[in-house]
Amino acid sequence: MTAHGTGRRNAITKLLKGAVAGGTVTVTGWVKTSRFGKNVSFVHLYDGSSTHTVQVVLTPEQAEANKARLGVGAAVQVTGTWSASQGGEQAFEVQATDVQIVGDCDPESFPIQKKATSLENLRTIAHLRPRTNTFQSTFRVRNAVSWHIHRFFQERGFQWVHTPIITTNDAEGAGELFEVKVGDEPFFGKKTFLTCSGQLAVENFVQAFTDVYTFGPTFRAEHSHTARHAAEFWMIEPEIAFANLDDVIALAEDFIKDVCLSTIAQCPDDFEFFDKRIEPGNLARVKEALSKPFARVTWHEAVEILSNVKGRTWEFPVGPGMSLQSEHERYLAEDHFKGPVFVTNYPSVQKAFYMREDDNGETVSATDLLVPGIGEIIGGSQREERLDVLERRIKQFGLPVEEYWWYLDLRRFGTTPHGGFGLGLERLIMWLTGMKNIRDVLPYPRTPGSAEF
RNA sequence: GCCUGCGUAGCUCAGUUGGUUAGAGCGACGGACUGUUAAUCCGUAGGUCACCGGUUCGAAUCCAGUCGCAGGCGCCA
Repeated sequence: MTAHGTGRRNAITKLLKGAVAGGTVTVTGWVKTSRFGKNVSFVHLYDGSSTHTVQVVLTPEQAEANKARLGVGAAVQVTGTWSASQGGEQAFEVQATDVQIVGDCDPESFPIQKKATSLENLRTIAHLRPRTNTFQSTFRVRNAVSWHIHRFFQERGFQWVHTPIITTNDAEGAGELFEVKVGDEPFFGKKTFLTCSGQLAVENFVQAFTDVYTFGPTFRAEHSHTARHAAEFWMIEPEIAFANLDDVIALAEDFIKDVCLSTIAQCPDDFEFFDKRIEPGNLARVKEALSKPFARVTWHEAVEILSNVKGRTWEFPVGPGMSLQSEHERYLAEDHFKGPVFVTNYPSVQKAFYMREDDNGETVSATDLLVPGIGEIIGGSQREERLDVLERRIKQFGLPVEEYWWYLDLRRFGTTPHGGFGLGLERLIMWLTGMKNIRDVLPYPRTPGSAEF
């Protein structure tokens, strides 16, 4: 049988798809569980390619020689015959002819046990949690989502733009930033920060390539202590030219649906795991939401809906000029629309300076996509393309106009109506999988006071 | 930044109005048994009750402080 990839091994996922007994295979992986008996012994291996393990069958002699070193977590390489299994829970197994212990794992001190444990506990051993079912599935899905994000845009001719991680503008109004310094020296001649958004930078490219996107890490130095905030997270920011807010919303909906459905199709076993062990019913709710048009309301309509809610007291009062708080967003997505909803045309005072002012002068062509359980996963807008209006708004926001000279230049040289949105990768993964904490969908979560790994 | 809650074996948790030697299940280890499936059965080891003061004849338990963690809110993705 031909080995997968480099030829050094047979990946478990490929073996299970083969579905024909016979031939010699080599499986590499880590011990999930093992059982030793007088006549026959079993070792189950995982290699990260599948939710399934491969059962390795050992003779009494092989078991006796390796028993002490085949505890949970040990790294092993097994060569043997791919055979029909006599057991009920798997169709095939490996009858071992050669067993090599590649890396020992002391069962007394190895913190991953052959039993369930809490996600909180696993956060304290983030270097070892990829060895568990939950994190195997989570990070396979994260990989698949990332792949389909690129595929979606590449198929549509979008250019992936690598906007800088180190930026100079600290006045985008997107929260606190991490400053980048070397000693006391202004390394770049002026103050620099880790990016909190690639949007302003990518706008220069949209006015040259028409359809572009960014996909990379983003940093926020806010002291946010919640299950859906991290100091370092990944964001996707498409930007389209010759486009208005309706075009942006249409893109966002197509994008979410394509990426989610493709990921579910690519990782059926992982989603079966999430539906069984993490959040029963979530997969059905997600599929239901993806099968019909997302709801859409203006901010004014949303306020109207909230004002008419009977028999409920709000912590933050509902009324004219209100800003939508978490409790209001959750009510809209979870109780009223029972699915994803685009809220559009917010009061301009509540939103960023670059969002395009509506003709009424009161609202901007912005949108947030709210989903049940998470809240906002997308924030987007049509951008202000009119030079005079943009200059006025920058001043109204109390920002230094001269700092935006190159951003304003775009409005001088062949400006176009354009817009885009930012999607939080982790929040999308949380909504898809039912994982409740952003710390558990990031490989190495960074939150205020915490960056151990 | 604000509010609330929680720190007891490796893990998940009990622990009464403060009362001798702090418990269970699982895991680990040892044995038995078995084409087994987080097997099953029997047994063994394992705890400075987060830390530091105080109250008391006596503190896991009551009080104060410190540290850590979690959840909610604000900010946002």
